Amino acid sequence: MTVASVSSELAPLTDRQREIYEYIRKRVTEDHRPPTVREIGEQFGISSTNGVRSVLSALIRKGYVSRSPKVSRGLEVAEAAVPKAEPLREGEGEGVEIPIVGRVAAGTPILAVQNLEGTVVVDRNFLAARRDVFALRVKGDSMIEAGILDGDLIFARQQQTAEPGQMIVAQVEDEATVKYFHPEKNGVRLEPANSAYKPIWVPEDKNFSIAGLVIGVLRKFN
Amino acid sequence: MTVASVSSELAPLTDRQREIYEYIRKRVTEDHRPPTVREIGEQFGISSTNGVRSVLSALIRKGYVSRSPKVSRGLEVAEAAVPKAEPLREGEGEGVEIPIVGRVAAGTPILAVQNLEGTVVVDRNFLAARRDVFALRVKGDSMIEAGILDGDLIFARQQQTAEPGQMIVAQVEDEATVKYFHPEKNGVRLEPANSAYKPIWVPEDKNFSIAGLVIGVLRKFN
DNA sequence: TTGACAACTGCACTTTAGAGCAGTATATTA
DNA sequence: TAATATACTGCTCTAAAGTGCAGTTGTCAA
Repeated sequence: MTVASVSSELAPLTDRQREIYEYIRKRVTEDHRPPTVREIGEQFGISSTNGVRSVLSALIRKGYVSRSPKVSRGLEVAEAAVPKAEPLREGEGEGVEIPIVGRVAAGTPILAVQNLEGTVVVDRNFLAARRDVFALRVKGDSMIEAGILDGDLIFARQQQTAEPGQMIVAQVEDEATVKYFHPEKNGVRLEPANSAYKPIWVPEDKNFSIAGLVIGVLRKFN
Repeated sequence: MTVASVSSELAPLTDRQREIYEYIRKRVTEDHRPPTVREIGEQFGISSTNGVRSVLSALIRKGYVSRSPKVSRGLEVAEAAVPKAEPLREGEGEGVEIPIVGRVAAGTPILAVQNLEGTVVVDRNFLAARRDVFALRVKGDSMIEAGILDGDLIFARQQQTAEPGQMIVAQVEDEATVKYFHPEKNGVRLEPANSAYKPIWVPEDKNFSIAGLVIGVLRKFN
């Protein structure tokens, strides 16, 4: 029995097994598609599929990968082996996954599944509301004086009403825009935060609704 | 002209295209292996591979997926919007925990444990750099024209050098500030993004160092 | 020196899966 | 009304990829 060995239920790998295992992992995580036996062989200069298969059966026996028989690209990286896979301590902190809303069409509920473009994780403490929050990417510079730039991701909490002066995501006809909300007698005034732009006047008879209240901004520099 | 509207370059999908697209996404994210044409057909009761193929070619044409010809399971969901994310639920998204740096004293490594004020979780895909990233709360309005406001949280990647013009976290004596970096003959010019402020001149003999390169901003509205 | 194991070569065979061609029904648009 | 797009059936063909069997080489340990 080995003393002071690394804590892990999985049997140790040979060098060859290790590099092939790492390659499979890489392909799965980067390409979202496991390699075929022949692709592995090609990668490592193994001309016979059985050369690869002997290594694979060792990896299966040791529990690092599993395989669906007769299925193309049937390799799977075993869950037990996954933890140590992603090298960096990507702490699974207390994050909340927030959907990024894409195209918004008139009448479509903004959170309808078909509108989702992806999700972004943010700190659950950062956004007090944990539910009914969505994100969307800003286009244009109409809110530049409020520190919201082209390409920023804004967070909004879904709600149908807002106080005068609040920054909202508004749906006008089939378009969503971010503006300050100013209700008036016969319609709504949507005020930009850019002195180069004029307010947008939305008369009562137009298709207008509030999608949510802006509660945060996230920006990435390139 | 659309101002501050939602970005969306992708053409809308039909119901059939949408559900098949969602299925492909699901298979890729959950099984780490894209479905075959026949598997899709089986799932949706389409007996002919060409029934599936007609939908797939529409998805490809509209840019939702791409395909490697003659490759088994050659489908790819466009844009790596598909990490290997688990279902949409709170608490454990694919987040990276980033330390929030508090007071910074001269000479103290900025990431020393005693400087930590807390952590914030952000999406791993949002900040490409997964390592050596820290967060800092901005005080003052000297970067307002770059869309960075008082109270914002900025993200920075630790590094000791920077290119002229880049936005950095600089340590001057015992203070950390966010500014544009401009190296000059006998020192460094730190340029604010606010015409009401003058650049800061740091002569060579002063205690100056670069703490990191600013890579993102996060703001919460109250 | 034998035997187990790892890591192969080489070839044949079978199944899986992509691609091609012809044709149909329906709805929308010009 | 014709043209076009969508969403298929049904079949064939071919290429990709998994499986099976036989044998080789080198290392290490009993």
